Amino acid sequence: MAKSPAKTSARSTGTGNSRKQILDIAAALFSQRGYNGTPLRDIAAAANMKAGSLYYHFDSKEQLILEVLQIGINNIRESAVKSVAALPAESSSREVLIAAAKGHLEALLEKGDYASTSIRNYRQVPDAIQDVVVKIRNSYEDLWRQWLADAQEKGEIKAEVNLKILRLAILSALNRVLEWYTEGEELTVHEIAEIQMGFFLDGVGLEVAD
Amino acid sequence: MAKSPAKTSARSTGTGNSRKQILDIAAALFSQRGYNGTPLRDIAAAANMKAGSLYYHFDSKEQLILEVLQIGINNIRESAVKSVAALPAESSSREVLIAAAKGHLEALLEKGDYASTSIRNYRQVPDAIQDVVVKIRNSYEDLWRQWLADAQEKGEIKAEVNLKILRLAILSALNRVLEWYTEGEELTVHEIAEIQMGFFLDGVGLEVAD
DNA sequence: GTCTATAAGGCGATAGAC
DNA sequence: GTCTATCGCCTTATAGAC
Repeated sequence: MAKSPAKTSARSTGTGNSRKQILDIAAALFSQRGYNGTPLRDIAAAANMKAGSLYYHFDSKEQLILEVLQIGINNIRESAVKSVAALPAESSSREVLIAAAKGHLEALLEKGDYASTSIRNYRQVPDAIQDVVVKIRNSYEDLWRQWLADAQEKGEIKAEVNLKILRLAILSALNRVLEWYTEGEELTVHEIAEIQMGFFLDGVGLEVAD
Repeated sequence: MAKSPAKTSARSTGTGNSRKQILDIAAALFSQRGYNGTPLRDIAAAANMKAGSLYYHFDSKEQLILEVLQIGINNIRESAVKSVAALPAESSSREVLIAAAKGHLEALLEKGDYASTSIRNYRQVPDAIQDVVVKIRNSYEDLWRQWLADAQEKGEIKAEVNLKILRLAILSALNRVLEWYTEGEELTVHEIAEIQMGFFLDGVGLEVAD
């Protein structure tokens, strides 16, 4: 009855290989079929295991989805931050917002399963898990709040614009790309980010913006 | 062993009251807890029934969710069409698009449970049901394709704008309102629709659009 | 039209062998 | 670390009484 190595996360004593492998598989299945639609038996089977063996690595199904969701949101945040940090120091707010959108989309479409699980499964998990996840998501949205507030202070966004609604609209449009982007898409992820941020910053109409 | 009255839909022979009541309750619970997260027992209990009694009215859980999803999308489409039809004949494309957004949001936030179920539960239901629903949703999106194409032809949307991405961005931003709009919201549904369509048509930046 | 009772299977989780 | 075996519960769905 050997107890598990390091269930909370972080460094595992042994190879720690199968734990990561299980998380990868769980992320893929949760993303495709949802939390309630994915039995532990399926995750175990995809990892060439029996269902009971998963409990050596994870305390419960809830702990498993929680870790996947946490990793997913962190991936998105880190990708967006990295993309913005790569800009030259004197970049405009416009460039910051486009870089953030590119980083966000890259995490969603290229790194994939963890990020998409965190977007698609938020509402399906038990309330206790939603409570934990919403805090992480809020800390990511704080970055967008700051980027948008900076843009408005610098005069790159009109003073009368409701930044809350703008932030929610931008993030929903970016997240929705997950549902229509396919492998054969002619546009690159960067192009899609530029197009979408162009909608919001410049508008699609012909009249002058002001 | 009296067979059920009219399971497919349409006119029921008796009062037909409980059938509609069950659909209302199912829509509310599916919207809040999801398809896989809502057992038939819960729906029956909310209707002051036992689970087995539901089968007098519906053949299966799948038929129940299918009807809810169909009604939900139809509600959204009818609300958007009605809103556009109420405009004067010589209305601009800008006015058409804003009216459509208002109708869309009204169905989502005011008529409520059917529409929100159709937005939130699409990915959770069995593939066979998704296949039916996607056709109805496509027929609704065809309306937006036409409204946007008309706007571009009339010169109210810049010629180089990618209408597919624009349509998906607009609809995702509208649908996302469902997740943050609360009863105590200071803005009306119409104001939110105007603000969001203003983002897309005029942009939030200061520079001229062209 | 709704009930009781139950079938038949799936689920998350645990115990102990190896 | 993974297995087998199983517990206890929940699920959709059916059959027949009322």
